[in-house]
Amino acid sequence: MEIPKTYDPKSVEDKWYSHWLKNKFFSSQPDERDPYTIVIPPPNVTGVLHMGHMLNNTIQDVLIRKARMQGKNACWVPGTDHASIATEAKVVALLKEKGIKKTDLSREEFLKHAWEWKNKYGGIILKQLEKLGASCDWDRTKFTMDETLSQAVIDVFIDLYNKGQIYRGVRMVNWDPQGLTAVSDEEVIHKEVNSKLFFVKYKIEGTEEWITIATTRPETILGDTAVCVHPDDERYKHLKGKRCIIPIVNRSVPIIFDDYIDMEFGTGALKVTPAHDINDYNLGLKHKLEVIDTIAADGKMSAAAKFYIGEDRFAVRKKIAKDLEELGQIVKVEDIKNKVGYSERTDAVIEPKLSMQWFLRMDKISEPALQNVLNENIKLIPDKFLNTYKHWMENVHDWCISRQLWWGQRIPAWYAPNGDCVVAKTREDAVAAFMRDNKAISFGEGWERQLNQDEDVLDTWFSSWLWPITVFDADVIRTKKPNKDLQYYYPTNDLVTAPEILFFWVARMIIAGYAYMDNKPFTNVYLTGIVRDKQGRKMSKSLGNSPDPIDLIEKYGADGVRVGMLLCSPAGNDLPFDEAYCEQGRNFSNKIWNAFRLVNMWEVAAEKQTEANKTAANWFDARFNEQLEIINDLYSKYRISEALMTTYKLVWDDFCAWYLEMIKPEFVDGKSLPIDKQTYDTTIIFFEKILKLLHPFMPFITEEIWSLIKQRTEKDCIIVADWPLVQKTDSVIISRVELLKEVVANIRNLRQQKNISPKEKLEIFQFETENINKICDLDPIIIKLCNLSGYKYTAKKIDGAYSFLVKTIECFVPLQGALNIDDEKIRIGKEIEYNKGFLQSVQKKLANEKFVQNAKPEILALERKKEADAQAKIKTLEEQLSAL
RNA sequence: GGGAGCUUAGCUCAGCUGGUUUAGAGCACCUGCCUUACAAGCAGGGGGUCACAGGUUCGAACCCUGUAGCUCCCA
Repeated sequence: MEIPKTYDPKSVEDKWYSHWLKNKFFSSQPDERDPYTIVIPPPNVTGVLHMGHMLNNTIQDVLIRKARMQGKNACWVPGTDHASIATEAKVVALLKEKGIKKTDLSREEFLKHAWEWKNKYGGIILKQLEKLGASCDWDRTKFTMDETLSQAVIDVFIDLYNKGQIYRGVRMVNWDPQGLTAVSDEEVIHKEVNSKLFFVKYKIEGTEEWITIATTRPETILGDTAVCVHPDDERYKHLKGKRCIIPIVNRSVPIIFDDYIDMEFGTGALKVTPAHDINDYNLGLKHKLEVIDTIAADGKMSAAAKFYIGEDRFAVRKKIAKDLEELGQIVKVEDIKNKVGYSERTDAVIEPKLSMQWFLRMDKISEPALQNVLNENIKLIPDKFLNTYKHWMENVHDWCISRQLWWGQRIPAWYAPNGDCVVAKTREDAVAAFMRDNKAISFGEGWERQLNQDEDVLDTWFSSWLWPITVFDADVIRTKKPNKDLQYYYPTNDLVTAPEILFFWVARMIIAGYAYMDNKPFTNVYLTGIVRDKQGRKMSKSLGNSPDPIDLIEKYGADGVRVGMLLCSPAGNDLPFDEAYCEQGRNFSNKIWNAFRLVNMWEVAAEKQTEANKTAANWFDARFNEQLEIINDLYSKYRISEALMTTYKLVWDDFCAWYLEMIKPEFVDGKSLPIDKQTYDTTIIFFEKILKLLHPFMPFITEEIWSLIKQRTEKDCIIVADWPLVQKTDSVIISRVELLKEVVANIRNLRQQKNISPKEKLEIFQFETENINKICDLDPIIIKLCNLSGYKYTAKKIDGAYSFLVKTIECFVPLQGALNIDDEKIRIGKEIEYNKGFLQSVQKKLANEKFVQNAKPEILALERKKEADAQAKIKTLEEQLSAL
């Protein structure tokens, strides 16, 4: 069978993915083995795969595949979340294109459209994960709005309400005027922007005096109900008890005094708008100020503003500035930079707004979530995130959990005609609750039918915080009895996610875990970096700076892209993505492929194994085990990209460049000689072992070669093969081969320098000193790798030959043409210079009495050895120099 | 405004308890090779005042202080 010269991923990937599925290799059921569990951070149903998902899911797949090979019962649960705001916005936009307005639809009609949309497009992202090779247990796929999961969310709401941890109240919330909903503090992104600071003068009532305030938001002037200054501010002390006139609306408001004011900022006088600024709101509470809500839900001026009604807040900002200018009340305008909050989901400027919302008290419920991260029951990787986590948890605010949307779990609160409220799962339960409390007496005839359920839904994170629990058992909230799956898989092992959602999601899952399972939801949280473009910008659809991952897979193969992602992704560091990494991944695939082609074409003969091949095999065996131990250790520290690089070098350098070259049969008369069976069999075993180490990173190519390298049964697949165990080996061989490599490098270097063709045979002599340092069984390998006619030993130094030193080994290569004496003198001179410099630094240390007194004995011994070695080396080099 | 972190080769990063040659890797770069597995390759090579300034120490990329620049989090 002709095997193509370059590896072709396309012909391989789908074939093996379906083979794995068909053989149920991804599926997991509780059994007697140790579980190894990951729940996927559910991507948003509206999403298509982006580079962040690629990175995140590649890491999860690496971890799960390795655990599977290590004999764990590996279970990776996939699914999606319903993303209230994003999905609703998407559906609204889609309906708009069809000429349908959301406001013309009933809740039920709208939800029908939303579900249609979800059923049509919601699975795209999961299909894309298959292309990446993700070995999820697809039979367990969940959606946060699945009936059972939704029930659990409602159960949790009712439970927390009954425990007094959920309350309803009017608060200043972050209002998204585009999404038309409140969002939580965590969903507000503060960005620094260029703004104008307007200095506006207000007239002091009953005088000819003015007071000048500074504001970046003149449109809120219409809602001003006070002006505030610092009690110690000499400039304003005389204004105590005075009032001033708000321009345009001509309202008289008090001048109040509070040490909250920063005297340095602006004029030291602050306009107070309790309805539209959180700090002003608090001031308003303290000083019992009137609250005038001048901005409506859609960001336009409300009737209460009296002016500019129905016009957008930003248009009004310009307009009012102009009008104030005309009134002569603008003193000056300065450019400043300030921070403005934007909605995470819609990017609209957040409007602080007073509204009735549901909140979860966070103080008590979050305690175990802090403790168990601090005491490392749950580990954050890398641990630099601990500080941030701690800071957030110690300053946690109550969580606004209601959203003014339809897509999501509807809040199970019911209102009687008089506004009384009960929380209950169904209308019947609500009726019963009202009856029980004897509240219903005053309601009048037919009140049962007039009960209204709360119009709002719950924050999406209020459902995904239960994810590690409800994907296994959604009933446990109600039954309090974990089913078999939950008992077996919970707590899960690793969570792989982005630091951006450490608070949104990770912290809240931990809270829910302790609240409902009395146990952590996972043990390790691996926080990946953010994928950025070369200019350091976050990759995003709106910027259009993100490559389509599916195109990348087409171009470089899934294995190539996986390797590319991991090469540049140390934990917690952002990764400036560059396609060149994927290219490197693809090249690596090809390297492995060609190593296979080489081994595959060998003819095997029943002849005896040569000593050289035996030595080569011993060496690789030792080297493999040494590196395996390192790789295992790196995995245990979640240093995935380093584990990959170590594997990469083991395969490319040690296996391909050294081992295969050592044992490769020679070509004679245009034909490869056969290889002895012993060496061949050992090589196949080595190849299988390196394929195993590669499999978590490169599942497809390894499965393909695994199937080709040997006759296999249907179920004999690398995906379920055993991870190699570290074996004890003779490690002395490793350092001996390191010497060999240096000798080889010197000879190759000589060829390069002297322009000697690799085909021309050379002869090499090693100088025999009293403490002879023969390489002996390595000689034939050197002969082969360097195309020598012989590797001999000499008792006498050879004059006029090219010479080099490896540690204390001195070698001579007699050359046909005369050596260029001057060149050699320069070369050796440079080497002497370097070694003398080195010797000097060592001797400086040794001459220092304090060093000799204080340094540990082994370090002292080492320095002495360095000194002796360097002296010996210099001596040899000087002899060479004088011999020329 | 408060807090955390980062700064090592052109790029991305290692460098663990201060001592393992005068700081390493991968990629990129330069030179020579289409050598019967691989040009998506082989062989060789160049490249760093470890951000800066002080300090501690026999000894500092590593510990301390300060400065600058960058990033993130919180308000």
